[in-house]
Amino acid sequence: MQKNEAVSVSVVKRLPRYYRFLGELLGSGVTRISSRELSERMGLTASQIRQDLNHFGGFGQQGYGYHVEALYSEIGNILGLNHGYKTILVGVGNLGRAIATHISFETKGCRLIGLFDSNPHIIGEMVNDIIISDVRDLERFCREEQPVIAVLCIPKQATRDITQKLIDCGVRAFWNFSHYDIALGHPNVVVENVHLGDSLMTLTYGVKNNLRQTP
Amino acid sequence: MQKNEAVSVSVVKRLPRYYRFLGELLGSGVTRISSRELSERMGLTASQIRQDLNHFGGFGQQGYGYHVEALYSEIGNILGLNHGYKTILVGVGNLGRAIATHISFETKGCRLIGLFDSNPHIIGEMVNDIIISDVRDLERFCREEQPVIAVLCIPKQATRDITQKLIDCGVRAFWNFSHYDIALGHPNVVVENVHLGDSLMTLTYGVKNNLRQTP
DNA sequence: AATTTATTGATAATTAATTGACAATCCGCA
DNA sequence: TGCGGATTGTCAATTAATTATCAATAAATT
Repeated sequence: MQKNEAVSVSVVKRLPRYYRFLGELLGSGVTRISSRELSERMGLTASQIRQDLNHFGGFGQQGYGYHVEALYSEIGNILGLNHGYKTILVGVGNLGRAIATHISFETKGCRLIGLFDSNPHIIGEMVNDIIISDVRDLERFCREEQPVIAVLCIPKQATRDITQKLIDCGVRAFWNFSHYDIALGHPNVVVENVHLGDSLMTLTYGVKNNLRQTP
Repeated sequence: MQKNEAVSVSVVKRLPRYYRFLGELLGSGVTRISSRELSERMGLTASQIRQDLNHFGGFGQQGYGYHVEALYSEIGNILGLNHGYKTILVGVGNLGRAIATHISFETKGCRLIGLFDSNPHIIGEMVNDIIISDVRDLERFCREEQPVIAVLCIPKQATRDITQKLIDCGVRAFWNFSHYDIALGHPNVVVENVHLGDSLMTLTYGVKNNLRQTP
């Protein structure tokens, strides 16, 4: 790491996308790439790519470009994808179930170790090799297993309470799909709010106004 | 609408969040609110809220603030939530099914009118009152029904082809959940890429570096 | 009705993000 | 081994986004 100023959110949000594109290049046998060529593929400027990467270190070489495999692995490390953070998911409804089965937690630095719901009809069921536990066991489980990340796929009304409970048990990060912004009041916690509804409304605005969105 | 300069993406992306908060206020019986109070609830500056809203019109009144119901409805109109754009969903796997059942399309300006998949085991099944059709009927359906928006919950490899097909049939907007960036090459199309994997990696980065993310 | 208070809308100032430019330097080749 | 072409890393310039300020004005109060 080169500079120790805080890296801006805008830069961090682009890292996964770099990682994804580099992964594809790697898969198709490309071993080196210049910032210019990558910029064309990704729809960015070459300058931005070089600027972004140099927040973390000088990974390229003049006259050559970037070694795809090395850069891919560097970005993976920067993102922390090798950590396997213990992760639980609360709320195994339609969406929770889909997240549990569809997302590759392992390749994103997470390890899914527990599923929780309040619905007695599904407690005990297996989803993706993990048994659905009663949400009443949530706190005991957390004190024993000390998960770091919680995925919340629960109704809006339940979110505040569950969040507070989990924080009290030591959970430090939330991937929140509920219609509620986890935010203020919980300063020492990492939150990524995924508001699918907001995303769809943005699309609707785009349709109405004939715009193109940026990724 | 006051100014006719293009409104920036940053502003548009905040509109759904305003809409959500105003909806909650409305639900809890609040009839008026000042930019300052709303800013405190939302974790923004009052200045930003006033600035954002004034891109679309002067909805407030000096010495009073904003009438919650009126502003809620204004933002709904700005977003186009009353249009009921015809929408189809392609790929009724775990995630597609969850989206189809979990998202309230109606309240986001969309009307879900078709589900498509290639898996013969699920074709014919009903999901949320809509029958799953064979993806081979996709083009005929689109020429007949002229959907405007397509939700894509399909594998990466299939995305490019399906997208092109749909564009050829007149689909103008994509809500894309596949691991692929619909973007370049399709300039006259509105795209909202939802990369859940990217979002989780961003969270992992936050955990590793003990950051707080912004919404 | 006049006065005070609150709060907007608009503009200016500031800060942040992106893009451009170029010297430094590394690769590839003769 | 030295030379030419390519491409980085860095810094400066530019553009975009956010925040602060304040006159204008409407509501509330006296």
